[in-house]
Amino acid sequence: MIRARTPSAAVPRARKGEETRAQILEAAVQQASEAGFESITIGALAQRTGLSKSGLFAHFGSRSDLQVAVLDEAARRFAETVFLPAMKAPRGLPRLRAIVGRFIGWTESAGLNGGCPILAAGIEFDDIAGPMREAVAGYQRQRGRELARAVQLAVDTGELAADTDPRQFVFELDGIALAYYHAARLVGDDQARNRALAAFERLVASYSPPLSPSAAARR
Amino acid sequence: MIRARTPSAAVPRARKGEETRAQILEAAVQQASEAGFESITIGALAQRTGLSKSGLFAHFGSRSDLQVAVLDEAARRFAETVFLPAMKAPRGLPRLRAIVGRFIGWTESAGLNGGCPILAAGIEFDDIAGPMREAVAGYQRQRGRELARAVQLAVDTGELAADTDPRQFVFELDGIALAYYHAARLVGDDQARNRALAAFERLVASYSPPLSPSAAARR
DNA sequence: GGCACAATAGTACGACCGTTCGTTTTTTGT
DNA sequence: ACAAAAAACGAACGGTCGTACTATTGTGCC
Repeated sequence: MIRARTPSAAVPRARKGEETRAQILEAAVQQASEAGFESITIGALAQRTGLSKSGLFAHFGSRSDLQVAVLDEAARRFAETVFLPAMKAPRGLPRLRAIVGRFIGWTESAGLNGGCPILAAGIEFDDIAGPMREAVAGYQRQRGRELARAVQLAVDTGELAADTDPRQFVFELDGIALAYYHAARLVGDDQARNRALAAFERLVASYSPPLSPSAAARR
Repeated sequence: MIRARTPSAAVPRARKGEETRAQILEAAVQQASEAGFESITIGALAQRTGLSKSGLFAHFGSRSDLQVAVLDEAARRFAETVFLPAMKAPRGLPRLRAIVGRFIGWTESAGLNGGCPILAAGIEFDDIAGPMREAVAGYQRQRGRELARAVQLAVDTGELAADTDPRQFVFELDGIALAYYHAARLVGDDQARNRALAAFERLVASYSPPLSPSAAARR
């Protein structure tokens, strides 16, 4: 749909509705981070944002549409917090390190008070067919592909062994990130970040190419 | 409290109530496995078991007591399915391997149709103070200690390097298990078990003691 | 300033939530 | 067989859920 834009509109600021919609999403993402998507309720969210139930409801056609919107927003923040900045690092191991460094504890960097909403959604909906399950599975697969590409680049630069299976590497990397969340958020291990970084270094070492003179020199 | 037992009671079968209580828990654990603890609702559970709401309710003083009871039951099944059988394996690497082999996909072995309830509880309640949070954290810490002990035994037998940090090892092992669940249940990777077992072998290899003649011969 | 429309509020509905209470049925011990 | 105790039921309560509807307020454009 093409909309003629009046040149007089100096700042095409989002029609008010989009602003409050963003505020709603902010509160909802926070809620999902703290207590899961099932805890996202119209009434509670209306109270949290100071809107009326019906006023809030009108922004999303249904609760499940709202949930999906929250997941989309969480995924957007993840990309914005973890992947986008890491792309500035040179390809190969430095970029991989940048990704991992931001991946570990990204929710705090993104201003979330609770856990990772995408992970929460995955566990909440892994047995419940529907749009949420498909959306979160899609995001996870996409993230897997992006990570695998970053790993492949590190193979290309020779920083990882030539026979590295990127998908296996990503599997083990995922494990480190998950173990971090598990240890940090649930068990309350304050060493979690150190353990995660140590695990990553061990992972990289175990995938390092056989020692060559130049590689040995680089140590 | 001492209760005089009449010798005529040949089979001191559980007072009827405990039987139905067990049936309720069976259904409830299943529900938690499939859709999380928040989805455990008195009405739905009553329908599932054929009881009346109030009849079911009477077995547990409150919904949150019911949730804790479900978590206890899940933890009991975990120990029964994973740890107890593995204790028959000789201490050291074989036992560790037995634990891991049963850990990966233990929910299916335990007859659960969905994911791991303990993991679900961890993510659902990691930000919600209360008895559930404390209970699940307690179980997780206990499991961590038991795993660490099994790792230490493998160090003692010389199958793992002497300078192995059992807690770091457990951290990485947890990651593998979590990555397995994530990949298998959400992303739908049918290679998940293979990847997990491969990751474990890589983990063991990376913690192997420096080659000695006897160790080399054992290969 | 006033028109058109987007945005929000208000109200009501039926469904289900956890929980209580009094009654009825079933089990248990003798 | 019978009385006591345990277990299950049925109805009702106050709340909150998501979601329709209509009314009111606010915003943006000429």
